[in-house]
Amino acid sequence: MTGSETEKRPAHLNIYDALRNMILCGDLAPGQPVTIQGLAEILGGSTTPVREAIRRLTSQGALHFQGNRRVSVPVLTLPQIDELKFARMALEPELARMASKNVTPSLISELCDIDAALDSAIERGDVKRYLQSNYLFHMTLYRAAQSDILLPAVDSFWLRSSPSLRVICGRYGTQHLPDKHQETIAALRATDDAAVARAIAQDIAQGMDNIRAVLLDTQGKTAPETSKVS
Amino acid sequence: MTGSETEKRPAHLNIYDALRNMILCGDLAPGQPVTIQGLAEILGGSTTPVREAIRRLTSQGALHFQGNRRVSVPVLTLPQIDELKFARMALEPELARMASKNVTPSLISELCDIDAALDSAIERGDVKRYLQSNYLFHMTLYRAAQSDILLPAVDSFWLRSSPSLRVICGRYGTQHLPDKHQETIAALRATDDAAVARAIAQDIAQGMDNIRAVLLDTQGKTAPETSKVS
DNA sequence: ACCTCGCAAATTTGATCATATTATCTGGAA
DNA sequence: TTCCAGATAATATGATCAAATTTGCGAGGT
Repeated sequence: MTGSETEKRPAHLNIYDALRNMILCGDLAPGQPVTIQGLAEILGGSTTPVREAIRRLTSQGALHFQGNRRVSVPVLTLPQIDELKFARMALEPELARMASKNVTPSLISELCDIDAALDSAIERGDVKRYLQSNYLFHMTLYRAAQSDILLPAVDSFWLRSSPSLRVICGRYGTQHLPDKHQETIAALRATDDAAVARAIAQDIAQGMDNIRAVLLDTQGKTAPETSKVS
Repeated sequence: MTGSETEKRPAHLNIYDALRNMILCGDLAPGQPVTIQGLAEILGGSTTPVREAIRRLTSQGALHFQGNRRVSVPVLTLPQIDELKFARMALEPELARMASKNVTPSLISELCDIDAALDSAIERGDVKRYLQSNYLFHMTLYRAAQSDILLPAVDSFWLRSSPSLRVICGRYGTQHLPDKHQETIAALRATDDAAVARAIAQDIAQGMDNIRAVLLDTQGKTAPETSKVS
């Protein structure tokens, strides 16, 4: 039931998912230009579906439409980081609280598995897998809230933060990446809504403060490498 | 310089703006199907730019992609209204607070003009102009916050609420539509951040509670009329 | 005799592609 | 430095294919 029928869906959806994953995994560096024809070459297919995928991501803030007709991966500024922290702190704990109302044993065990994979990725220094697992942990929890409004908004915030997160992990390694996942799971087991929300809030604060500190540190250094996508 | 050069921009941007305005003005009823070819006919041009505009709006929640490949204007449920209220209450007052830091006399006079137009629209029972002015009032204020993160998120919430708002105004008229715009302007004049945020919060609460009450009232009645777009 | 249900043809609509057009960027020469 | 030409990539269109809905017809039941 959870399989990935990749062949019976419109191409623009598959391309959207692929591009999305690339962004979430940090495969695209901040500032890197994204070309329609380049992606069409890589992912196979014509320009029209790629166009649609890029428009969607652009509307979500995952890509930036420069005044001319170029598209690139956005580079976060310090005020934007602060806004992201505020917005995430405002919405995600509530989403977690709503989710904890619908918690099931299978959800908890799923979260445990994801967190185990996350810790393993940290041990191995596998940044990509770490980012994937971290995203998956939060989204698996939030999905249980069955929210059609808050979840897309929060998703947009994650898409915006991911490229910068990747840069930071790549620069400083995965050693100093504490999280509040165990606290979250414990609170879920105790069916303590408020505690779940608190744990998530702390997790967010920790992560965003981390980004902020590193951005402050690296500000004014050399421009980020704009490795070609092709 | 501030004119509307409608001819020197890509077509998909113009179509996006047009569709967006139709949604914000309530020209599209909740549940109404939106066809690519139909829009291409109406707005002139080919299907590809329309496609892109629809993808963008879909990602913002302004349109709903049904499992098949049809797109329609979303119908809000009660839990979704509650989520929208929560999300707006969480973000918009902060946006207003940030904006009030950058307030200028010309901004205040602009807001006064908009509010005058709004009151005039209420008097005349001009629902469309009322919706436009109300949106413009909030967005003109929020834009002063110079926020790239919060503003798009909030914009998405407005796009989601507008179709339902229109239905309610159309059903119950524009008489009983109180707002806190005067209080907001007064607080801006006094450069009282907290008061601005409070006024906006009250404005939102009032509006969303209104929608909620009407939705509760009309629930279970006949399905909303799906008037043709052409 | 009339109504309802279901299946199949027909029409509408969406998806993808190849291509022509246009705008932007790049390099070099005046 | 400024300007012009070539290159590169985005935009937009129409055609073609595929999928879904709607329409219409006939059989079976009331």
